[in-house]
Parts: sequence; C-alpha cells; structure tokens
Amino acid sequence: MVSNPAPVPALAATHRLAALASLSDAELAALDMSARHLTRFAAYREIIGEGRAELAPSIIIDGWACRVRHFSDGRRQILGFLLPGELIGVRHHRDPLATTAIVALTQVALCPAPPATESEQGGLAEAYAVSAALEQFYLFRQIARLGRLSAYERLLDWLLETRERLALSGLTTADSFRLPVTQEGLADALGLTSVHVNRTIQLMRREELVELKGGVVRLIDPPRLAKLVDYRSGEVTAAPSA
Amino acid sequence: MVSNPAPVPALAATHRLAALASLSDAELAALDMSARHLTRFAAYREIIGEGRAELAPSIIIDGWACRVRHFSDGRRQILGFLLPGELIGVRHHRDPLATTAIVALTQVALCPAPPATESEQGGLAEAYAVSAALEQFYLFRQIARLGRLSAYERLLDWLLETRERLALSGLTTADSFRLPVTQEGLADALGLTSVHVNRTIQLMRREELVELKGGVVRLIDPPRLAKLVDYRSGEVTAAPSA
DNA sequence: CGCGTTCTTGACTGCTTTCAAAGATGGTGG
DNA sequence: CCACCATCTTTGAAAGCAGTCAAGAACGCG
Repeated sequence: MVSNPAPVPALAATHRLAALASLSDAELAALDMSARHLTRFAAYREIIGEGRAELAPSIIIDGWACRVRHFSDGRRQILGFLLPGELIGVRHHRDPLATTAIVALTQVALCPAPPATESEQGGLAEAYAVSAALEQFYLFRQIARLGRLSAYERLLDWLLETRERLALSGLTTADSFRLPVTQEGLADALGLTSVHVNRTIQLMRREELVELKGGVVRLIDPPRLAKLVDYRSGEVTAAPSA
Repeated sequence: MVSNPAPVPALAATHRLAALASLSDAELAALDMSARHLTRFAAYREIIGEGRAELAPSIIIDGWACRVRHFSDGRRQILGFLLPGELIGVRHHRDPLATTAIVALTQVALCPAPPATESEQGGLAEAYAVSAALEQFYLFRQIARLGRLSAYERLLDWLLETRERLALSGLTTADSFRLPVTQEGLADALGLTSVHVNRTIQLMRREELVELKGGVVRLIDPPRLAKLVDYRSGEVTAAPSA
C-alpha cells in the first residue's frame, strides 16, 4: 500500500497559487490566515445548487468536488472536477447565479479566497486570473475529450490532466496520486458507463500503462501515455513575462 | 486579413451587449465608432492560432467562427461556436496565450471591443462580464451535451441553444435563423460523423420537429423541443439586481 | 453549363451500453 | 477479532447506437 501524499491543510492551496504567480509575504500570510476559517462539507453533499446565488470566492483546502449537471431522467454528467488548491465561486459580474451545481465527492474543506488588491505588487490577483484561465482550459479539454476520444483515450487523457493538476498543488509523488473517485464517478465525468470504465481500466492494466488500486493511481510512463492521446500540457497559458 | 473602413451596422453586437446590461449613450457611441475599424477574415481562415499570443479583445460584428481543437491524427473537435455580437480575445491575465485556435466558419468581421472603464455608471463592463459568464455557461452545456446526450438529443439541444444565442443578438425571425454551417461542421461540434448528423436531421424532419434547408433552420415548437432534451435557458445567469 | 462541395442513402462493422449477477472491499458493531 | 452489510468492482452475454466505407444525387458557384 502506497502512503498518501499527505494533504496538509492550506499547503495545497498555497503551493498552487504560488506556482501560478509569485506571491508577497503579506499574501502568503493572508492565505494562511484565511485557511483557518474552514467550511466543511461531507462527501456527496451539495456545496452550491444550480441557480442559487453564487458562492463567495473560495479555495478548496482539501478534498475533491465536482461541477455536475443532473438531467430530469436521472442521467448525470460531471462537467469537471475541482481539486485541492483550486478556486470556486469566482464571479464574472455582480449578483451572479451558479450556472452549475457543485457537489463534494469526498469530505471537502473550503476557505474564503483572500481578496486580491489589484494595485499592489503582489501577484495574488494574477494567480487568481491564471487560475481562471486554467479552468477554462480544462473545460476546453473536457469538451475535446468527450467529443472526439474513445473510452480508452478519454481515460488516459483524463488521468494525465488530473496528474498535472494535482502536481500543481503538490499532491503527486513520483507518478502516483490519490484518486478518491469511484469508477461510476469517472464514468459520469467521461461520458461512459461504469461497466465500460472498468473494462477500460483493466485493459490498461494488462497493457501496463497504469496501476490503479486502493484509490491510488500510478501512471507507468507519462510521456509515452501523452503521445498516445496527443496530450498537451496546460503549463503554457501565459507568455513569459520577461 | 484586410482592414476595411467601410461602415457596417454594428447591429448584432449592439443589440447583444445592450441586452446584457444597460449601456450609456457614450458607450453606444463608442461601439458604433469601434465598428468602423473592421478586420475581415475569409471563411475557413484561422483568426488566432493555438498557443499564439491572445487576440486583442474583439467583438464579432458579422459571421460565424468557432474554437477548434485539432488532433495529430486528423480528428478535430469544435469546442464551441462564436456568433455575431459575441466577444473573443477576452483575457484573464497579462500576456495570455490562446488556449485554442479560432477559425472563421464564414466570412467574419471583427472590431475592437471598446475598453470598459469600470468606474463609470455605464454598463459596458458589466455587459462584458455577463458575456464571459454566458460563454462559460455555454461550455458547461457543451460538455453535458457531448457527455450524456444521444445524437438526436445533441442536435436538438444545440439548435435550441443556437437559437437562443442568435436571438440575443437579434438575429432570429420567429423561430427560424440562418445556419451557415455544413453538416460536417455540426458533426465536428457535436462529436458525431457527418453521415450520422444527416440521418438525425432527416429523422427530425420526418417527425416535423425541424425544418432545415438552404442554410435556414426553423424549429417547429421550441417549448416542446426544449422538453425533449431538458433544455434550460441561459437567460438566468444574473440575479435580479433590483 | 460544368465542376466541386455538400447532402443522401445503403450495407456492414464495432464500440459502448444494457442487464444481470457474482466477487471484492472496507467499515461497523457485536 | 470476526461476522455482516453496503458499496464498489468485475465478469458475461446480448442488443443498439453510431461509425465506416462507398457511391450516387443535389446544390451552388463561376
């Protein structure tokens, strides 16, 4: 059994935001301060309902959540995952309504996102902005995944993306990471059935592309996997400022 | 790309932005002014390449474009359409790179988006913000469409969304609108093949849900169609400010 | 009027779903 | 410490939706 990449509170969020832009000491302190005011949600609890007034800007300190769309006939589609260190409740305009529900997939801890004062020299506002750009990037990738990839490719592509996102928050060790999502959860995200997700995983195991057991994934040779699905890193969303 | 000072009515753009927030006379004038500086792109020309420095914020004055992802093996996925009156090149942070290519589907005319000064009483900044929120909403819907709807449902759902979006820009008459996209284009957007799009359209014709000929669509009974796919309007992204 | 693009149609293949049920797995209480 | 239960994973067989390949018809443009 592989030991967990221990998610120490606030660490993931600080790790991620500091990776997106250089933060001042004051901003780092503000993050630490904010992380003391945690709001917790039990697994499977709804964090925000579709059509409700949007959540206050928040940072996921720990746990996995997802945006989800429920259809009237019971089908559901996970639109995207929300991982530790990522932001939710980012508002575009005044008095927004949540366009999608957000549901906790595990126990989730949220803290308020410290307000970023544009005028300062600190990079928190920039970090938030890059985070928003990344979120959009992930949406584009999810669309391409669902539209044009086979089940096999979708799963690989998603694993690579998730690894990259968790790495941003410092939650990967070597090529493995915790994956606290059931195969049914994966199915709802990848537009498949849980049965077929299971078959696909087993195929990938037999081909020694992936190890997956006890909620921990290990990708055997990420660069090779990336080639299989034409995977492109999201690291390059900003031009070098220098 | 050819700059052309020819005065083209900024009707669609003004219609849309004014619908998203109330604009001051100065802002309306700025829009008219801006619409005199058109940049034109021929059909199928690339407006911005993936990974290039992001386009300046612009408004689509006329024509259809799309965000597209090309795979190395030739597959392609249209991530979303960009319709007259909608914005492109909206930036989250400094020095962004375009995360997706944008390609003209018809001849396209672009104009610079007039800068919105936050401090004023005019609502242009708000209109831009709501526009961004809507764009995100459309991405979520595209994900749900590709992930959980059948070919039949995808097409219906997409037609309803497109009608709603074009209506925002004042480009629908009764229940019909221009659809300058080939069935192969639809296939690339809906994650299908053109053959199957064709068969689906014909099925819908036989069932008298839709008329489609000569690049013009007419939806027979939108409310009924909406029920068939659990379609939800995007009108309600903002809480009533009153 | 002619040619290229787009639309249509048919036959066949195959990926993914559906339905059903049998194994694991992990947490809980006795 | 183990039995027990709910949840999750795994497996099999059959059906179906959408893809592929191919070719003919219709359309629109020059």
